[in-house]
Amino acid sequence: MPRRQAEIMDAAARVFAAKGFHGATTQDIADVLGIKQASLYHYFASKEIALETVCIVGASGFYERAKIIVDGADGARDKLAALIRSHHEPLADHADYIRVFLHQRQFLPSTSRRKIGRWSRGLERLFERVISAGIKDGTFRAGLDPRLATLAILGMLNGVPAWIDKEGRAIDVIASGLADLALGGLLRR
Amino acid sequence: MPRRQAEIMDAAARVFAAKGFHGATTQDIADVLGIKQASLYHYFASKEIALETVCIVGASGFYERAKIIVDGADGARDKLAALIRSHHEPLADHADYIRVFLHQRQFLPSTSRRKIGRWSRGLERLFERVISAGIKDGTFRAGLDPRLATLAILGMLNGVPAWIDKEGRAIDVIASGLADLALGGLLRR
DNA sequence: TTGTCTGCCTATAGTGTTATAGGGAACAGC
DNA sequence: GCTGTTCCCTATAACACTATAGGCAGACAA
Repeated sequence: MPRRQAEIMDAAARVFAAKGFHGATTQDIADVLGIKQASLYHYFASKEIALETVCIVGASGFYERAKIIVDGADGARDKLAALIRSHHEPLADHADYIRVFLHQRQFLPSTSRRKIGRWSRGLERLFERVISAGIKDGTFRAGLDPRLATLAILGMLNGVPAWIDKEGRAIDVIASGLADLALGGLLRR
Repeated sequence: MPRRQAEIMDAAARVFAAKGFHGATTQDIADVLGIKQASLYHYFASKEIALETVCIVGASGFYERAKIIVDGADGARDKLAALIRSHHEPLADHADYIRVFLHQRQFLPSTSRRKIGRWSRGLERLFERVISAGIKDGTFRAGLDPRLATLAILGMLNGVPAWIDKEGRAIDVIASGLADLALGGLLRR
């Protein structure tokens, strides 16, 4: 992606994250960049396509990183901890893209929405697989519902972008803390 | 609230939840009810005020129920489990109101947004207080970050409305499962 | 010098959306 | 039979937003 176009997309991501896709106007995006509204259309064909571009950037990488972890040689405990940690990595440099992906992708046209939805479900399956394996080999508690545990953990993780900027904690402190909580829970052992 | 107005608000909540505040039009709401767009303005003065009404309904009750639990005589473990369970109660009868509260309240005018924001922060403090007390009395692990644990648990809980309709699990099964996960984690003891 | 590309501009058509104004019909209570 | 209330209607003003058309200036290459 050409440098200038990346700047345009940064502005779009920022505005979409702050105001939502429908609440954001192309004028808002242009204002961030200091250019005229119509000038944006040299960089994207429509507002909807801008959203698609932002969402794809926001979603990309999660599945690939997770796949490498799951295919590795670690045990279920280390794999799950690594999955949770790696889920935080993209927050460092493009948090807005991820926020847009999480909450605005529902407004994509159905074709691209479905494509991106497949990545999400793929990621869920990776978590679920690790948890199921951990139950089977005795690392995790018997009687757990792997699907429910997956949704619980991903819910916890996907909530992070909403508060990370307000709480004064470094990303890797949060990542480690959440991995520890998911594995060990609150109760004293 | 008069019966008919409650029906209007149900429709508004449904449409706001499905399309977002800015993505929803007053025409969409009227279509759900089978009346004309302009007729809605007998029931609310503006779309923004309709959002405020829906958000207040969606937010109400959480803090009050939590306060009763926290003020009770149980130990930290039972209090936290009860907090998590009680967080699911309103999902049974007005899930759409809660979805709107969770994701659309950011579009409220600042006065009402701040009022509703105070309820949220109040709820967070109740969770945090229980967790801190539990650490102090040895129920929960030493070294936990109570604030981080609160945000993790609330993130997990606030993710539920997004998937509850798609996964075929009863609400109280979910509520118990999540309380168990938060307390015990995944690892075998 | 001519052509091409990038980056931006002005102007505006076309459309969708909110909200207001001013009714009308049915029904209840007196 | 009069009055008020509830529920809904038509019509439209006023405005905001997306996207297109067509152009201009500077950089750079042939």
